[in-house]
Amino acid sequence: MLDVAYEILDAEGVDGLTVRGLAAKLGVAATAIYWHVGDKQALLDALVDRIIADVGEVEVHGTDPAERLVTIGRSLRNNLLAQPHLIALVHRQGRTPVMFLAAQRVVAEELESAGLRGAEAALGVHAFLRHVIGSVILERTEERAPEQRETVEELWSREDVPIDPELAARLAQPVDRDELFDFSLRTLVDALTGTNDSAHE
Amino acid sequence: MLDVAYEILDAEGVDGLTVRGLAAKLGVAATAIYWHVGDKQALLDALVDRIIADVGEVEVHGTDPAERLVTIGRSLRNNLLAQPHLIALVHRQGRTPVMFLAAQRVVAEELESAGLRGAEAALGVHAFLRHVIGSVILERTEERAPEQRETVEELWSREDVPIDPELAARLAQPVDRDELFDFSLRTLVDALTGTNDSAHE
DNA sequence: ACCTGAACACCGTTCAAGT
DNA sequence: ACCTGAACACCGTTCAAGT
Repeated sequence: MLDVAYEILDAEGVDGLTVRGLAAKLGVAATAIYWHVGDKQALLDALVDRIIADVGEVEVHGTDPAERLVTIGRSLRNNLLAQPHLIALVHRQGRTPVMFLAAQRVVAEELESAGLRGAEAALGVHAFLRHVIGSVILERTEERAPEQRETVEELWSREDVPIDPELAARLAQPVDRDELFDFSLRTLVDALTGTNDSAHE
Repeated sequence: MLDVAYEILDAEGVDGLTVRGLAAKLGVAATAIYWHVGDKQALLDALVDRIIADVGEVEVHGTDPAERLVTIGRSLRNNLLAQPHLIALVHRQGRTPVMFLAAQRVVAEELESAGLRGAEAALGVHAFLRHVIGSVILERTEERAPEQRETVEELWSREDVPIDPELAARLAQPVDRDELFDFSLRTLVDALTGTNDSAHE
């Protein structure tokens, strides 16, 4: 039954998953759901638990800690982007922070082998995860948003823009999301681990 | 009429704002709404436009670009945190990215006076805003989430934790959100602007 | 031009009643 | 123990009809 709910959610999104629809697909009266799982709230909670277990696994590659952290970030991002409807539900349920937990440990290990300790390391762990997950959630909303291109272009093509024309031109265009994610992840990781090569062009 | 909708939203949250409820508060039939604004979708869009205008204003203080960027980030965060229901709606409507626009210009100026140009500056602008807004959105969900303290503590108090006990202890506790925001913002800004003093303890 | 009432197709949920 | 049907209180939305 949770399987069927999972299917509907993945295919039709959060709003497409209704108690009545689920019951229909199960060939059962709507009220039968209540006997098994309780509330719709309870249903969603059970689903979220399952999703978080699926999405928590991360891959780690590379030799030095900075490189390994970058691959962790990319892996997390890929997991999250792969199932947009699922993470939308997790976020709607206010359980996004729990998605951190699975990855916290592995991030902590890497920051430690980069030499961080105690309070600084703890802040680093949270900063890393918050940046990754926050970025991905924003990416997701960007994808499903009505592209407001006109507004942006208008903003940057006015005469009185006080900045470098090349910068203005670039800001008037859509950003390459992969490139941006890599850039900001790298910047943050380098800063956290103290790696100070600027050789990532 | 938008004023009343705004009030309801701010007081009761996204789910509390219904066409029928709004009509009742206006002393009018529910169907009258449709003549004036159209869909509920249209109603929400109009509300979002208004919210974005309110929240877009940022304050800038400080002398060097890094310091000024930090104050911009804090100011944005305060705006967003001040009206949780409103930003929840903006995010639900998929318009979160539009909240960037107002601040983009001022961030661009600061990065430019920090010496960044062209592609690097553009990436910097996006990285900065994505970090700030993503972080705040996650903070918000954390606040309204069911505190899963047990799970976290259990995770870090197990025997086989391979990391520094002090770090483990800190991760087992809730993080100070103000401190975390400042830390990560500062880290990112310093990295972006090339400021390399580690004198922010 | 502006508003109403009735009506429709949906929700989630409860509860007595059936097997 | 498991499921059904009827019923309730809600939604958003349409449309003919009123002034």
